[in-house]
Amino acid sequence: MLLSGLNKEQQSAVTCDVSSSVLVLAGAGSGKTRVLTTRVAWLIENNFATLEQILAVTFTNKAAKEMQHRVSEILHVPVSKNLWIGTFHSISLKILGKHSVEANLPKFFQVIDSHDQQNLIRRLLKNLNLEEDNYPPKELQKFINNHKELGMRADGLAPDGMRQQMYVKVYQEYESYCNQEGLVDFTELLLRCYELLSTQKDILNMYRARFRHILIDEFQDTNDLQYRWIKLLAGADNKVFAVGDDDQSIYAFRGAKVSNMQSFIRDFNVGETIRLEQNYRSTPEILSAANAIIANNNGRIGKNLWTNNQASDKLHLYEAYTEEDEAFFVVDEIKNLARQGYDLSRIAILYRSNAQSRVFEQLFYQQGIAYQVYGGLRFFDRQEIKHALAYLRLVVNSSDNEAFLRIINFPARGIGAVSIVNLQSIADERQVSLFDACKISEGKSSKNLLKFVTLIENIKVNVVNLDLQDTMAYIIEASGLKAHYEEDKKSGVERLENLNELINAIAIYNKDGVNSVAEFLANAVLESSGDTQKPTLGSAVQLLTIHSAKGLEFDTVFIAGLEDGLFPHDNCLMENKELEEERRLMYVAITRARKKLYLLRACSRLMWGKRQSAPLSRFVNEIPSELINNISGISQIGSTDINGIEQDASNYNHGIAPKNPETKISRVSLLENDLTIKIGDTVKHAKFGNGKVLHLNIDGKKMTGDIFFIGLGKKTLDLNIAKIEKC
DNA sequence: AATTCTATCATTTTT
DNA sequence: TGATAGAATT
Repeated sequence: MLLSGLNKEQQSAVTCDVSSSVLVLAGAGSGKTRVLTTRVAWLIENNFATLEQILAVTFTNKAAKEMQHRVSEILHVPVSKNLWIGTFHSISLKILGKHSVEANLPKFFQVIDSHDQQNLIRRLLKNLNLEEDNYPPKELQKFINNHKELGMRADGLAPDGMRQQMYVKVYQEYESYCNQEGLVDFTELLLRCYELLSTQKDILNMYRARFRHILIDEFQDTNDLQYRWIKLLAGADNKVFAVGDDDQSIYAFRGAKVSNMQSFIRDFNVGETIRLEQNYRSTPEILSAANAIIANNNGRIGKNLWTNNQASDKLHLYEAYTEEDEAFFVVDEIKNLARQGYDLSRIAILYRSNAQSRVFEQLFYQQGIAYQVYGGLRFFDRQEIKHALAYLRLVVNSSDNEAFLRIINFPARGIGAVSIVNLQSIADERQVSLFDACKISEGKSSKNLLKFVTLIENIKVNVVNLDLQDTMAYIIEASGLKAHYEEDKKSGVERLENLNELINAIAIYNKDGVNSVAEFLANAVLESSGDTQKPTLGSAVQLLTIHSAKGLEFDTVFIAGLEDGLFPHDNCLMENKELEEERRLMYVAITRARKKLYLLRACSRLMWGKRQSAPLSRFVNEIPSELINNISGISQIGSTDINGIEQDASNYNHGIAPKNPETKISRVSLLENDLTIKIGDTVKHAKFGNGKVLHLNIDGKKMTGDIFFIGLGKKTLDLNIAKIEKC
């Protein structure tokens, strides 16, 4: 029953011998998640394990939720309470929360994200009188995280030379500050958990006795520490069911090691590796393109992904003049699809870097296309959210100095830098928190400080009987945050919306039966913005990086910015290892598509305020040309010389229908000399040469056009005066 | 203390 | 180019 609908390989993976560890090599779109969830259900139904005896580790919170949902569905019972499903980080957090004393953590330890981590390092550098130019915070962050990933604490390091010494010094300071303030960064969650389990045998044995079956998703993306963590937890007796695809390893930059798959086979005595090679997702054309690209990588474990799906369209390549043009094209296609009643949420635009989303966002907004962006500025990174949470933190734990500093003078209450320095010295002297120092401070602002103390204490009293979301709502009001943002004309409305959204997020969170403030705060940091993004009404086009698209699928996919230098990224062109990772990223991008795949490239792109041109991505050239339909007609595949673009670029009809008549972008503009031009047309100017029409504006009698000329960039011309002709 | 100005950074990807 | 943090100004 459980196994119906599964193919032979999937079935043998699900029903694999429970007395040994298993490695499943699962190609893209081969039903990996289904195998994982069915395996869990199968273990339960056949009494090989109870829900409590299973630990499932996923790569993202999103994947964890999806898996929880699907297991509940198969088993017809909600499994959230008993079955542990989560990321390495969230499971480590859960364990640390249960054993904070043994882990030498304060009861209210605070998880910090990499942003906070970097800011903290900056502050420490300042205290140590080190120039950021000589000691880049990013480098130090890497240094600290890398060492933590190798299990190395600052004290155990033997620095070599002056520079190394300073690095270690910063690491030391960082550690002692974190310990003092109860701060835990992402890597620390794992390392601290690992240390807890390896030093406290009774705790380790308890978990070993519990988790008889450990399932790991996206195994190719595990790093050293995670691998050791699994090994420790599994011990000699428990069995690990690992699923991965070496071709989809895209996190080596973060320390992920594909070689963990080989190590796993050796260390866990894996007898037979099961391969899932039938792809159920994509058309043969899409799959062939993906296979052709990934074949250029060396050292692959190797597999032969195939499909029975029906032959369909070729891949479409559109070579745009600029990034705006690129977005125009996408809008046009989406409008066509929308007219046919296509569900917009099945469309995704994938890009290499977050910054690329902006052009799309702007145009989508302008054209009234619903869209949703994942990633980018994270919800919990916004200042208003951080402020609100800082109040919450201080109310829960008055010795949270980080939170104190964030809100002591926000909204402004007359407490300046001088008062804070005073407070700090009092706190140091008497060994008390900054908050307690307020009560004993003397001086000009002591009145204001006491007022602040009263404010917090009052909040404390008034929220005792409130649940988490009412507490938050009350805090936003009582702290004066709400009033402050109501006054703010510039961005107040949006910030208030976000604060409301925060209350909603808490409500959703509370529904799952979790209601400890500390737990919420910690998880808030771990949740990427994906789930906490403002919900969009109805269906919306999905905009996301390729990294965050891993594990997802869409009917129609646009891959934007296929230019050498952007994708593959400049920083990855030097080393073959890195180029191969970029290629895997391209492989992941392509294999997200079910039916339609568009490859997009801009001949020139605005970067750092400057217009720069780049050749077509080498990855596109790795796709056999018979699989590609070049609808731009700008250049043949392989031609990377944008100066050679002289032919008609508009054999693809690229008109844009305006949403409102008053929209300045119009589809067609009629000139007095009987010439009709529209957006997307290539025109010839006597002086500037060939160019492409990007915008048409009509303001009264005045007609202007933004035209992009090769080598010159965008120019706005008065169409009644400028001498242009259609090519 | 609030507003405006200016300088600097950012664009590789995420838990 | 555009966001933002810190400086400078009122």
